[in-house]
Amino acid sequence: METRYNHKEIEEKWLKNWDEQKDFKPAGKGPHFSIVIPPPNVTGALHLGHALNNTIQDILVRYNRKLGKNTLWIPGTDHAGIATQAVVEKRLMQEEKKTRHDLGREELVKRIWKWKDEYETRITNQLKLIGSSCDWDRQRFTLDPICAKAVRHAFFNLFKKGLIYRGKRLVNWDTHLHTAVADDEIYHETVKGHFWTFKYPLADGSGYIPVATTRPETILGDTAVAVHPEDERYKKFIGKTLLVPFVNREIPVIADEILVDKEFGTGSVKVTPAHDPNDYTTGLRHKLPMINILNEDGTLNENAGEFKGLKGEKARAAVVEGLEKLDLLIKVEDHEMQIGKSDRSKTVIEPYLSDQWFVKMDMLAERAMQAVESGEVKFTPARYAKNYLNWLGEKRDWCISRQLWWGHQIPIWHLNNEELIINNEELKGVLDKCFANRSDVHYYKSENGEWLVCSLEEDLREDSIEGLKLERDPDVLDTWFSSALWPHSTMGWPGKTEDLKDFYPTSVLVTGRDIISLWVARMVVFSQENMAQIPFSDVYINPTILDGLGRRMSKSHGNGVDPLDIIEKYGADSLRFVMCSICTENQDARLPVKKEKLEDGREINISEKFELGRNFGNKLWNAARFLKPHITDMGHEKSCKSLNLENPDSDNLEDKWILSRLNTVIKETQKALANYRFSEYASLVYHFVWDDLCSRYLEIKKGEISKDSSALLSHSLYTALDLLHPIMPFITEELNAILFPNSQRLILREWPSANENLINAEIEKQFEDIFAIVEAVRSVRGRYSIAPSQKIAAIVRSSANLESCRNMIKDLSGLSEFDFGENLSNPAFSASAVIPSGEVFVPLEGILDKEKETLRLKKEIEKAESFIISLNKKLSNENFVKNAPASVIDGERQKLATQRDIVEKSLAMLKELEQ
RNA sequence: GGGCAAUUAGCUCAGCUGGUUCAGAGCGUCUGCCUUACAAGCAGAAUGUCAGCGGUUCAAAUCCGUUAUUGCCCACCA
Repeated sequence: METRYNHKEIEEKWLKNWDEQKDFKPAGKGPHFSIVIPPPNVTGALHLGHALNNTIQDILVRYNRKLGKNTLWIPGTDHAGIATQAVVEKRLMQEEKKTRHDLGREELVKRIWKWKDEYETRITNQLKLIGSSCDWDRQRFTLDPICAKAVRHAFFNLFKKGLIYRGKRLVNWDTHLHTAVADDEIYHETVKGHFWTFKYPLADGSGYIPVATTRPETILGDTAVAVHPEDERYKKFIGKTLLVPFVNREIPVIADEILVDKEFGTGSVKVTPAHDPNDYTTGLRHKLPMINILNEDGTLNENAGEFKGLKGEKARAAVVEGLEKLDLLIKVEDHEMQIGKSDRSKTVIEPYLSDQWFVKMDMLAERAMQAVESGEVKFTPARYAKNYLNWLGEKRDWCISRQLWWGHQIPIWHLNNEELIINNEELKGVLDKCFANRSDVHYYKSENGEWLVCSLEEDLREDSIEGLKLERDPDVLDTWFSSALWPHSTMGWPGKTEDLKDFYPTSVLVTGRDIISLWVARMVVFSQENMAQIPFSDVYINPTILDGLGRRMSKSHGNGVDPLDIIEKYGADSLRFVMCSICTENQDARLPVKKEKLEDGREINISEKFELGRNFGNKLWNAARFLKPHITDMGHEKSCKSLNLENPDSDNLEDKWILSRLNTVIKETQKALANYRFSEYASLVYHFVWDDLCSRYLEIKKGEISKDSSALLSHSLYTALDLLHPIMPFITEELNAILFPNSQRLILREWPSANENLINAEIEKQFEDIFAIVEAVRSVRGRYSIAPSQKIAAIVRSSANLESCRNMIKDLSGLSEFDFGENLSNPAFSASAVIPSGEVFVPLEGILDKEKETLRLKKEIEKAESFIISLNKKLSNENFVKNAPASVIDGERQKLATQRDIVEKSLAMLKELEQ
């Protein structure tokens, strides 16, 4: 074995081995444990945030596989509708100076599939190299035929139930991508704008109402001006008629106390129902006409009269200029305001009236809320349940249509009846006749009188109805629609598949907090609707990874770090170990990153943080390297028998101690994992291996390794490899193969169980007390800079019989002589220390620095005395003695006695020194 | 505006059921070591008004209130 652990070949070797042996396939005899991956978007490659998310999932999967459960992890990717189309369109523009319209729908979609193939391959490769033990044969894509079938079924069922409807609504319109986008696909930017106040002339020419606006161009779409009913200034105008400048439309002055705040601006509001959310609801309240003044690309349309064709800032400037010319402008003020921009195209979002598809959420949301309120679905950390409930509580209908080309096309066909071939009223009869025997077709008349036909079949043909043309709705579904079905669509729903029977519902969902509402909530909704059960019982929300500046690591920020960079430099196990350590209850984890140039000229991202994992792996590697010649691989069973673990006959304190430590760690590890306390899990194993096993037990035994101690050492390491395998699968599997070649591979080997009989707090304390002697001597050594190679003598005054620990103390402290006894007198010129079991003296004639020792002792005394004061204060407090539990009081008394002992003995030492 | 967090060593962060096993870890710093597994290591050491203020309690880093600063989510003002 080499002195350093070299990850590259070993990772490759085990990836191949596990794959060949089909270890990632479910094969356990126990109950099922299943996870579906949060499918990464195919917009780009994975970053460290994904590495964290998938490391946690893999830890859970590997742990449960070792517990013997029938374990399945389904991988896959998401088509990420608008995001992917935007990325591909952007590249198309950069590289070929073409828009999607130059290509056409079919060709663009073809290009996006190519992009998808490329990135899906990259993502899959990244996941594999991290060590993700997914069943790769079950890999899904949200747009593949299996998922598409689920989408059509889900849509059809909801349509049939009347839970999906079509209507003209005000939506967020992306004028660049020509599509509706969801509220959560918008970000807000604060910009410096203006606040224009102008005169709204009365139709009879008798005056005007002053009105203020930040968007003067929308005047062209005004259909009313609203004032507060109680506003003395404007009361008299209510019911009068105004004239819209430029277009000379007559509009009413209305009273509306919801829209108007008397105190704000001029106290009067122009109402543009087709281009502002508040005005829209006002328009509905007052049954105002809604005039759309925009084209899909954001330019003003024919309703804008002379301004037709202008867009954005230009349109605004032209309208302002026009107002000025008409002498209607009163004043212009600077005004800071928030504008919505599209996440994907970075262009200004326009509120826009258009026909869209919606899911009615009230009943569905209510049911999904109950699942969490009742505890059926449990969040960890628990606080995130609030996030989920708050959002669902709004019960807003979900706009599921997008005017894109990349996605699941809505399974709806419109009847083209423009030429009124048939009287609209007679259409129902025609449809009934045509689809009478079709349970896979459903239709209804929408609120605007149009007949909509929904089909489960993929290819409802254009000529299905004689004499009438069917046209498929060009819209696609919001990407979250297919994501919402992910847990059951991946398993083959609506089929009644074996997978659904064996693995549904899934065990836990591991995801980030940013998509609790977008995704987690909707999965619960759709699982309840389609499967009549919850999709998972546990939701673990992993922390968000931030860069060194505290910004969220993400593809769109461009600050994402490729996990393969980290793997290249530190190894996959190091990456995983640090990811696991990072997962505390906190919501963020900061990860300072820097660039490094490799020998081959490539520049990669690294972070010192990962040295923790690399160093730990190396430590483990070297411990194994040292033990290798001493280990006789008799197999775990025999090894345990030879140790007689049920009733160890060894009298050695350190042997009992390491067994107690080992079993404590097994127990606590199990507990940490059951509670999703990943950081604690990593820390437990780390400190057991490094501190207990290497720094102490191994150091004690290394002088002479007997048959017994080698069995115990190998047993400890053997078990530690099991405990560590879910976090660091590669190095542990390799070491297991090197040290225990006759043993089963770790990936499938049974998880160790704790033997409570071997856990002994008393032994652990005894060991610590004795180890304090070693530490006291080492401390003296450090204080006087005595090299480890220079042997010294030490004397311990203690009533304890230290005979059995003589060698251990001598070896670990580098002693040439060691005496102990109850009545030993302390040697002259010695450095000394008080320990729980007595006093330690190190004779240092010639080099003892009295001042140094005095100072140290005084400091020690000072510390103990201040402690004594606080203990006395506490113990003399009547209320404390009366109220505190007896065990706490006893503990405090014990502490007081110990501290007094320290002071007493230290004072004696001080006196001795001064002589 | 509503909600959720964070503030602990120079840095990154633990600290769950309140009690000196609780004031910690890793990195960094200082001292001494190539001690026959590991210098990616070993041994020793230094470093803190637990953000401020108030409260509850016999007892507060921990519970409550409040202020400040920071971050995130949701909703948004013509």
